[in-house]
Amino acid sequence: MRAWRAFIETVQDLLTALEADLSRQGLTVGDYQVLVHLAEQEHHSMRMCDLASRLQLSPSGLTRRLDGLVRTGLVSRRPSPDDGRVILAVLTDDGRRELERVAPHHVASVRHHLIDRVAPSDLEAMARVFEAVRAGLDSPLGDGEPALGRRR
Amino acid sequence: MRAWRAFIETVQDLLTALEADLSRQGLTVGDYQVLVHLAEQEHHSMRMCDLASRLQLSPSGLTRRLDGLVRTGLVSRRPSPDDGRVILAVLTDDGRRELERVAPHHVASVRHHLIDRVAPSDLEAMARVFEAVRAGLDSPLGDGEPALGRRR
DNA sequence: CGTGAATCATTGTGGCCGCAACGTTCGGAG
DNA sequence: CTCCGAACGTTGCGGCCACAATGATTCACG
Repeated sequence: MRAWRAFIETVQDLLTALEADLSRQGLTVGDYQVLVHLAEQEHHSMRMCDLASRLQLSPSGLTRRLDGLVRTGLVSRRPSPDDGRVILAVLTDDGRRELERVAPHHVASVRHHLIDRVAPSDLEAMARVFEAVRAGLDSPLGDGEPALGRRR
Repeated sequence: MRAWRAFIETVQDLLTALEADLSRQGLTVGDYQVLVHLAEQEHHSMRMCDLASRLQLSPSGLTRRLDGLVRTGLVSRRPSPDDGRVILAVLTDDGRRELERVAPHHVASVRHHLIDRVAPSDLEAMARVFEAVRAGLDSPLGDGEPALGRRR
């Protein structure tokens, strides 16, 4: 119970703080994540649909996020030679440089707000917690309404 | 590092899952939180500004969120007798009943997705982590480069 | 008292995102 | 080869929210 309260009351503030630190560098967290995922790819490019599912974003959401990045020249669109339906999002040289410039600030921000504040053993526990949660996230709580109870 | 990856990749899915479970009961998480905070108050009412800061919501955001709850009759607005500037958000009887109906489902959802999946000792660690993070969230990482965010 | 600063709620505006609909392209069955 | 269904990206629409401006009310201080 204590864990839940602390979690739910803090998560939003934490993410907001990270967003604020990153926007001071001129990027939103969403844009940053696009750059990170593209940079991790072999040819610095990804199919839109793959990128959308990685970012847990709807197709339309990704289209508009890319609109912004294309406008600022950090990413470009390129039709796939293999499949006429597919558009590849490609990290430009400017985009790679921008990511290399901003990344250190972001990791410093994460360290500052989260990692430096907790004991290594607690971080270990945190990793276990969220790995376990992620592993179980596909079971949607049978809405068949057995409901209540579970007071144990 | 493992902790950070697991956290950032899972948090969004976890919140989405909770949202989905609750919306199956006909409420958004936002609306639910309003009901919870009002029910915890002495006279089932709160000043708008206090409620907004508790919910970490802008004044305008709260105004519109209450619009919806007032429309469905779960909350009502009442001018404060003590201070003509203030509007009190008051939980109606319907709102109290609705909260009592939905709350068990929500706590079951939290248990299902989070609490039941982790060891008690890890939950303890998680409480420590987020309490520490919250305590330190006011120091905004004062590295060089003042302001100058990106324009819109 | 009376006046200006502060507090409070609301509204207009714009950003970000999901859903549904659409046009295009690919792949497989007949 | 043809045709139908599936996959893909985009666009119209609406919801939710933050920021700035507005109008009303209260408070502090001369």
